[in-house]
Amino acid sequence: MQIRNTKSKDEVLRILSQSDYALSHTEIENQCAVAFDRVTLYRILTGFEQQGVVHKIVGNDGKARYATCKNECTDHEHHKDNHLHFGCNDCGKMYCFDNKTIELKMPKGFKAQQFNYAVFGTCPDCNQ
Amino acid sequence: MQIRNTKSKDEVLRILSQSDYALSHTEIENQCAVAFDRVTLYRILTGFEQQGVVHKIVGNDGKARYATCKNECTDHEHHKDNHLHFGCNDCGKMYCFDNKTIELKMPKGFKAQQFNYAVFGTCPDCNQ
DNA sequence: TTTATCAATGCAACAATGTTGCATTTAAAT
DNA sequence: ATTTAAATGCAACATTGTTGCATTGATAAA
Ligand SMILES: [Mn+2]
Ligand SMILES: [Mn+2]
Ligand SMILES: [Zn+2]
Ligand SMILES: [Zn+2]
Repeated sequence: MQIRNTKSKDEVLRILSQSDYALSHTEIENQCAVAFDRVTLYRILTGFEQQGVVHKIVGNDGKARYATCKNECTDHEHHKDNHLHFGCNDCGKMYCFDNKTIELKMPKGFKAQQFNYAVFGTCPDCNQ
Repeated sequence: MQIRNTKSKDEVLRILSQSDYALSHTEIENQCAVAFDRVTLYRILTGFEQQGVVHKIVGNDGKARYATCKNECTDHEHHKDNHLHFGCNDCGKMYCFDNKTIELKMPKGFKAQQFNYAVFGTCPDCNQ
């Protein structure tokens, strides 16, 4: 036994799966039908992240946002989520560009483990 | 009259200029010879950022770090600081790779204004 | 089904980061 | 020297995230 299914985790995963952009803790809480503690959400998301179910993107505001991982993961290698993100300065939405992968060779001696590629500006909806 | 020179600002700029990596608020405070309020530092750094004197990088920890801008800026166009950064998970240092510029065409409708390109892992010093 | 185990949760308490309002200080133009 | 408003100090606050510990509950085993 390692990981257990719970209503809270189901609900969080449901919300993230149905969203077409990355969600912050607050945004997830607001969309939750089931009610549970704030700390629980932190632990759920951290857990999901470690399992490779979701990935985290940090915006210019320093706030974490989470999105489900679309790319395939093997048991031996979780995908790296080294793709581009776009945060709208107007509406606050953080988009995942899953197909816009960024492959960079690190300078000698630097070993890459996580990626946080984000651009900020205005999204199409806010560009009228 | 727009911007005034002060000891605080001189000190912050001195510290940032002499550092070979980006510094967080706390790191700057610790290196400060002159003493001034925490809020003042926030305002100084925000001001520098708007003037294009420094740029901000946000790490996986959600904390802002600042580094002087090495590339040239014109009055009409501040440089974009669209270069790669590397944050060490061990020692916490955030490096600027000023020559590793990332030029990406945004998807239609998205207008880019700020950039936050960061990779995390272990730096050469911590790779023993 | 019942029992045992420990992952998951709730709650309180806390730390860190960042923001705002307002009175005071002070750089620098006049 | 006088004037102006940029810069600062201080208090108060909001938000985000973390930790410890008792309790609950999912699930494997009896
Ligand atoms: Mn993504
Ligand atoms: Mn940089
Ligand atoms: Zn938008
Ligand atoms: Zn290091």
